[in-house]
Amino acid sequence: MSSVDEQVPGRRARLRAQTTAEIKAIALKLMADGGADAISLRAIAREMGMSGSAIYSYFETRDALITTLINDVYTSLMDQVEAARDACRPDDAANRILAWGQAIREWALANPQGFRLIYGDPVAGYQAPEGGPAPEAAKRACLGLTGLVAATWPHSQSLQAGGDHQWSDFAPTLVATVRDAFPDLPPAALALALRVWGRMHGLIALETYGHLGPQTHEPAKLYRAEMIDLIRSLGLEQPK
Amino acid sequence: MSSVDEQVPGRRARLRAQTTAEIKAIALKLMADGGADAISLRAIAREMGMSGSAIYSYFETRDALITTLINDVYTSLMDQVEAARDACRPDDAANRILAWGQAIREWALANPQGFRLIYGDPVAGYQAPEGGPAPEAAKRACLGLTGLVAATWPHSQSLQAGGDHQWSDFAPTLVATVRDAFPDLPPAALALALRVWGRMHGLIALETYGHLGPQTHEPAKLYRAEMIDLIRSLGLEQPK
DNA sequence: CACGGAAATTGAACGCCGTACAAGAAATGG
DNA sequence: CCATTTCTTGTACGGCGTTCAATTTCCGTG
Repeated sequence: MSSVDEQVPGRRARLRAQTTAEIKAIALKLMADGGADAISLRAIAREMGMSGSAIYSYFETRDALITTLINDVYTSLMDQVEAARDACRPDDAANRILAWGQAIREWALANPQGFRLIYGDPVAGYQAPEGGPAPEAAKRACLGLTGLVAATWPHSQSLQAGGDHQWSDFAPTLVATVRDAFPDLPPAALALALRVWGRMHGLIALETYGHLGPQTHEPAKLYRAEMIDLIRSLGLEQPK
Repeated sequence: MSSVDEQVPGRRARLRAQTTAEIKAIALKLMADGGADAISLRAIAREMGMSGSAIYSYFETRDALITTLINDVYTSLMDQVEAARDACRPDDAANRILAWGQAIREWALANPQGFRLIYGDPVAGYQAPEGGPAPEAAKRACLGLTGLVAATWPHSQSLQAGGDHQWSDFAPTLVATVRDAFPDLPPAALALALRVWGRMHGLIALETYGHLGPQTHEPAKLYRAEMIDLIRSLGLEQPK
């Protein structure tokens, strides 16, 4: 109650960080049941027992909160996906790809609203801030996939019907990162990585948004078949 | 100004249909710039010069209007896609698939908000009515793709790493429609059709929602490469 | 310990929204 | 011409994001 305590990092700042965390936690809870549109500053404040306008000390606007959430959620997704990949031996390219793909789907099924938050329409007229945090996580996803593809290169190149891709086709910062991590990889590999991304995204998005349910009862089987085919199209032996 | 006029179909009903059409037209305009969330019944009424509550004579609720719009837009998309497909000779399976895929992407780029309306989160807590009209259009999409795949069958079967799909894996009505149109097609072909759907959907969804833009400047090239590879994975000669 | 100022919080207000409902206007059919 | 159906309006409620002046709470310092 007195003395100096460990006020080193500032007691006020700590309380502030705690409140910020609570706001985000409640926002995520509201989103989990009710979707991103259910994230209302007033509802959060009500749940926390504070006044509606108090939130504005912590987030300048609702979109700022959404932006932060997107960053957090996207980061947690990537953490999980990378962990799944790293649970496979580094030289087991096929299973690393399969693990990556399955991890995304499992995460999406467990956090459908989170998936929609990241990859869908976050909310009414929401505009992602230029060069903001979300692109950073997306780049991480893209780079991770590039790594998976790089492990199959140039073996997979011959199997692909590639266009004539140039480095200038891609964002400079992404190119820099990729060339730094994989110096000898040609631009076609980056294009292939993006296509792999799209291939994983397609069925998951359809399923998450409820377009697959009315057609099939076995989306898992379908997705697995797609992943197996994807792996084979990269010239790898069948996993498992 | 007088006489009996052609009141055969009911003058009242005609006016009503006209007003309904105007509401939908304005709703689409609001959606085109501002997204689905910009569709507000009050704004529509304002634009039409009528009172806010008047709309409720034409649509019981906002979600009812959205549902109708989804149906209309989805139908127009399918019309366009099927037209693009039918512009190719029936025996030119490769170009029919390519045309189908390109038509979806071009439509999505021309009507991004329409794409989001169909395949994304339509709006705050919107719940698609069970067995409603949207599933019908989705079934049409799925059936169209099945036809494209059927044209490559059983040639494409041997190239696929298929799971062991049963008819019972799919929705009964879809199965009935498919077996009626293609009596000798096995369930694996239907699974392949859904996978093709997902493969087309993936890159388009990423691009439409702005996740591809930060990575590449050439999404068209990327998508085309994916379609070419998809066609080759079905065992067809390269188109064009 | 007291006090001045900064940080955090409040409450009221504005203009949106979807929706409901009773009252009024308009058009129809007998 | 009138009765009935159909359509439209005005008003109201609660919820939303956001702003702003007023207020409370807390901290470092004299």
